[in-house]
Amino acid sequence: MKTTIIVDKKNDKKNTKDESKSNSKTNKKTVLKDKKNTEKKFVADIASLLENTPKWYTDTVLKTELCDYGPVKGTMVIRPYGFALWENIRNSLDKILKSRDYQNSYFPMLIPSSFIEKEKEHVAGFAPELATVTHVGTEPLAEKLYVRPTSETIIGNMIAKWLQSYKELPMKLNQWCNVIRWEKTTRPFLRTSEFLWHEGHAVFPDSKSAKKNALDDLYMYEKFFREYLAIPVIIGQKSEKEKFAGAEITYGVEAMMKDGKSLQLGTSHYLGQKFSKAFEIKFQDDKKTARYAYTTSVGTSTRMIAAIVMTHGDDRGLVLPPRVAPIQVIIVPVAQHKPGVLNTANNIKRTLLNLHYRVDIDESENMPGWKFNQWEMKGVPVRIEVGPRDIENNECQVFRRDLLTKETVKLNQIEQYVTNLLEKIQLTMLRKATEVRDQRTEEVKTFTELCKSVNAGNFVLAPWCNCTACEEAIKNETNGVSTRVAPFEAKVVKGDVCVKCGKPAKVKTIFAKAY
RNA sequence: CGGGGAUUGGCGCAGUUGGUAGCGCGCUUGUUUUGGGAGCAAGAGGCCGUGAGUUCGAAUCUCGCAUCCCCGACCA
Repeated sequence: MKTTIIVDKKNDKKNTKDESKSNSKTNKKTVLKDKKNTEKKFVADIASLLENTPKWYTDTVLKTELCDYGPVKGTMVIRPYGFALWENIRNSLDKILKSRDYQNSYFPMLIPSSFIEKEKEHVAGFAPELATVTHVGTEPLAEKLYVRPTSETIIGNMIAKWLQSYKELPMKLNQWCNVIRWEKTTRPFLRTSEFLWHEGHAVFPDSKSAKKNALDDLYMYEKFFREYLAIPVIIGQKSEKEKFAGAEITYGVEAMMKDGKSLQLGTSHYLGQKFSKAFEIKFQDDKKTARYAYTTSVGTSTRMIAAIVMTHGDDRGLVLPPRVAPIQVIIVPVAQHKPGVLNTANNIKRTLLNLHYRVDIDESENMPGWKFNQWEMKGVPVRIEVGPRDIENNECQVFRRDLLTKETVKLNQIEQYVTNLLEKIQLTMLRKATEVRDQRTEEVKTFTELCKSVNAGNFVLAPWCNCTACEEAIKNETNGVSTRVAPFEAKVVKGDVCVKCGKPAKVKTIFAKAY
């Protein structure tokens, strides 16, 4: 696309000097020819990642059939390939949540408006983006209903009804569901009006154990993103301005996308007694005293898919981490009508299926080269090519998506080779992403340095006075740079002053532009 | 919500001063092919985003609306 525009410009210039109709017609023909040639260079037929990241992103998620637009503004259809990816992510995280004693359950999507309005900060934060049900048929409802933007209120309401004794604590519930937040700017997976997520809600008898749970959930995310999605994240505390509406403390998980922008991948909140007081979540302690409980909540969404796309992707399209890839190994038969080719391909498939890998054979009538490009665009970690020449030598060609390299492997060694390779790819992807993040994270002392570094596409760690005024001033003067998280390990030392106001610094925080 | 751009077979696009639509890719059938996007031959496929208006006549002109993209504002 990009090159087409350039070609057009060239021809426009020519045309202004020589405007005869016949010339413009011949030029149009050459434009078409040029277009065909240049588009072949963009193997996956998508925009260049570095030149135009936003266009690259939407091209990629649409062309790889992860999703499509829904008919209503801001909505998205998750297509089978995208949903298979989501299911793998969800199933892995679900096991981890269960190992942390979260029990799955399901609460209604419709929430009485009075519930949301019970917690002042909560309603103030969410009101502008609530979808509201006011009628059934033509009859107005006595009380309008909100489509859940999150479920603290309705779960709080129900737990208040169930909870009696301290012996029932901690109580930890999780649900996988959809929520609606009517955002003004939307992009597939990154921010959609409706999205899928999990939300964990936990209740504790005291502040200390609730705070510990909020932190443990945060570390759980850090480990999950690192080990399963190969995404190195930065964890820490959110500022007052950025914290969840109704939370005492919000911890966040931030990941660096390929263009240097930050993506909030999940949050864990210590809610203190705000919701327990709003919803009368009380229990009787061992001294027969009724006490308000302390609660936490934690959530992450289909945005994880956006993070995978923009952390690992390249100009050929997706690069999916083996642990969650819908297809881990794609087998491409070459000259598949020749005797023995499909047999060998099927033998390889069976061997790998026995090891419980997700493996498929592309038996379509397309040319091998077309299949190579297709599966590279779709981000399949490993491709095995097998043709008559290989069969003669009892071998096959194994291609790895992350490094774009190909090796010859003996057929009888394929199990071991693929097992090792999938593990290697997972680790290499994490290592590469970590290197990028570390290279592009810079510590600065002054506002000038901060601006320069952020504009170069970096995460910037800077000392800050922790006041909202400075935070907003920085945002206004820098075209949208915001605080992301204050990493726990970044300690303020004596003499550190706020990058904005010069007063003594209270925290060191990551500043970046965010999605 | 403000500014700009877009919407024409599945996809990408062309369509001149208004006269009822074309191209490339893809698709179907046949055939030869198959180691980095195959060739030939014959076909199918369009309420020109949507609703009004102007006109003898609208893909084309005017206005509204919807959706998408970019930049802001807003935003766990």
